[in-house]
Amino acid sequence: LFKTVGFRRATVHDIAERAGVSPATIYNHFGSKEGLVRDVVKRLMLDTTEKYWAIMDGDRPFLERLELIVFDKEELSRQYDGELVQAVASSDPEIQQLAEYLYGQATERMVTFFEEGRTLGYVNPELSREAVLTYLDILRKGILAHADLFAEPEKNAQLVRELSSLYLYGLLGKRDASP
Amino acid sequence: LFKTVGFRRATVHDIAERAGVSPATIYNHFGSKEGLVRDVVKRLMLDTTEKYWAIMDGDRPFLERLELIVFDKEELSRQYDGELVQAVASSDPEIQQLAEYLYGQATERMVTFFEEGRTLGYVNPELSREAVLTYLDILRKGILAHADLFAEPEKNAQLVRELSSLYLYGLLGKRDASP
Amino acid sequence: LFKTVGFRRATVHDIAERAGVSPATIYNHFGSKEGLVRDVVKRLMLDTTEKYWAIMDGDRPFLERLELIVFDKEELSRQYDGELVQAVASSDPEIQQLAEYLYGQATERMVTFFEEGRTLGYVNPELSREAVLTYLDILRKGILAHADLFAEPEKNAQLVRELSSLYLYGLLGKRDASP
Amino acid sequence: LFKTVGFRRATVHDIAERAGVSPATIYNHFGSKEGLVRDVVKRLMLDTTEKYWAIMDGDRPFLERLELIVFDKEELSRQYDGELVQAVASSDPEIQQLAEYLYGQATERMVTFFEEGRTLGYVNPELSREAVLTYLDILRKGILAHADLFAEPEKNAQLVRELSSLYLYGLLGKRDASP
DNA sequence: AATGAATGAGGGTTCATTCAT
DNA sequence: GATGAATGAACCCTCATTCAT
Repeated sequence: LFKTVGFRRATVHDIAERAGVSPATIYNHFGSKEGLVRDVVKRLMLDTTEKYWAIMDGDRPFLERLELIVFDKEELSRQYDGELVQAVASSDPEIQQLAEYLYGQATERMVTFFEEGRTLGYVNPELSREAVLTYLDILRKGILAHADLFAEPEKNAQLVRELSSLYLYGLLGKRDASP
Repeated sequence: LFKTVGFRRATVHDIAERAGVSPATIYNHFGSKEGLVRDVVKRLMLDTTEKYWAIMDGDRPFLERLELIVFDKEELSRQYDGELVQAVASSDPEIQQLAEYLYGQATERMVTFFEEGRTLGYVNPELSREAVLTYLDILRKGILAHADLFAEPEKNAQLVRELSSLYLYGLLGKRDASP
Repeated sequence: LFKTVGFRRATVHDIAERAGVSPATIYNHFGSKEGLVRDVVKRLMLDTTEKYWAIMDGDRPFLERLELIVFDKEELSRQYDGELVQAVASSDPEIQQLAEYLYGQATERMVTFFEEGRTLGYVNPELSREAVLTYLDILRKGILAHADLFAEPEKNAQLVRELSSLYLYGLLGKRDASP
Repeated sequence: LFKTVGFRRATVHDIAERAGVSPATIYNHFGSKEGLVRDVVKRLMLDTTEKYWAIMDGDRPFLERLELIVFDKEELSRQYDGELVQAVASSDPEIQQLAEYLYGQATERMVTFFEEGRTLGYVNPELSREAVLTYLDILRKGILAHADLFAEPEKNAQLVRELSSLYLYGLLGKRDASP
């Protein structure tokens, strides 16, 4: 429901109906709508973290793993309600703490991930760790806002391939400079 | 107010208070809250279009103009409420039409803009027009979601410089390959 | 407008628009919406009174004049907004006074009218004046509520003829007892 | 409240106050003011139908039953808000259907009722079924608009008696023509 | 532990009315 | 004398939340 209408417009009544319980039950379990949202966001954050962990730890080649992170189809299908996380995170200290903790963990892991890429020649060694991570996040957020592009993958296959090239080589970089 | 709390949470009462008028006056002028939002979105779209036009038509070097578009500080300071435009655009046929028209116009202009860049050697000629435009938009949207980065530019100057490099040369591209 | 939507739903704004003036002008002339309604009701009452006067004073045969009063087509076409007169009359002493005055006048005239009918054998002499007048008014009000019957007169001609017979002879009275 | 001020002026707030609940409760039960009105109208229609059924099926003499229908004191005391039924019926298809169904049922029953009256010599056999039913309805509606007449029955007893005579024998019909 | 019923606070909207110009 | 612009009071309605059962 949060995905469909946003968490602000999802009424406790509707949520309860979908869950097959009464609104009161939600309050017995979560204390308030805010509490429910907090729990959902928590699980969302933990799931996402775990998923990226698994990708980075996986056996696939580096570029493939990188692509899985940048073009995160699952996350796209989730129609990620940025409003949700942002609204909650900005007002709830508990979530903020968790977010900071996970972000720290993720950064650390990402650093070793890109260290690997650097070693393999896939990442320019002049780039600072911070810049690379930020760039990745910018790409991910921007792509999420273009979720429609990936609705019909076969139709946009060529476009997606070019975008992959773009984030690797930029607007200007030479393509033949493969490692 | 739309920037601060989002247009959904901005009550007509609060809007009127800020404007120094009574809520009824808002209705006399805009008919409904939706009407007000529609007008705001319209002006926003027209202003943005005009601004980018001016940048592209300007006298600065190509790369500088490109940077002005990618790191659009004004737009960032506007704390662009994506929710707003999206919500309105998706439900209002009049806005949809305007959006489509402006998008068509913008695309056409952008194409000649990048043609210029290509001639000057700033854009890889193998990239399709569509890919370039999409990439730009992804970057812009992603950067907007990172508006905080540009709150204290002097502090993040180095980071911003690196990001500029990233969108031009990608993660991998050689930096010495200047035209 | 009062006829179309009722005077309660007719807004001063709409009334002014139809009149081609601004709402303020209405207030300059009538002081308030109530004042406007009062004036309209006054004119309505005076017009109606005058019209019935003219009918009763006319040259037609008695029964024909009676029929004109009972099946008052003009009044029907006016889609008489009973709500209006009643609401105003019940709250405005000035209108009440006028109504009482006109009613007194009308009653007096009606009495002589039915005296005429009685002399001609068209009205049972046993009936009290009050009963006859009330009966007439009941019929008129009831017929007004059945305005649709007279929308297509040719279609309901036979029905109307029978109703005429009914108010003259009742459910039971013998038809052959013509004078 | 609908009787007193009409359903349009009866605010949900006032209705709730009279019911000893909060306005929100009204919405939980009826969905909207329109929903409440719809339910009231439905019950009103069903009650009225049932009542007339009971009268027609009763053991009293024909004339007495007829009088009960024409001078329906309960209905009068209800100060029947014609605006209500009409407004709702004209806009709500569900009510329209119910109204049509009940009207059909009622007409059928009324026809046999008057057949009975005809057999007993109380109704002129020359009158068409439609005319009789319409006449009855005209009388009822007209009398409802004269509800005040029956506020103090003892005071107007003589008048009511004469009116009874009038709808049976008309203005002209001979009184001695009892069956 | 679950719920049905109830509610207070607040949101969007309408409209008779005023007043400086 | 006419008006455009503004408004306060009120109306219908929603929703997060509570509480006795």
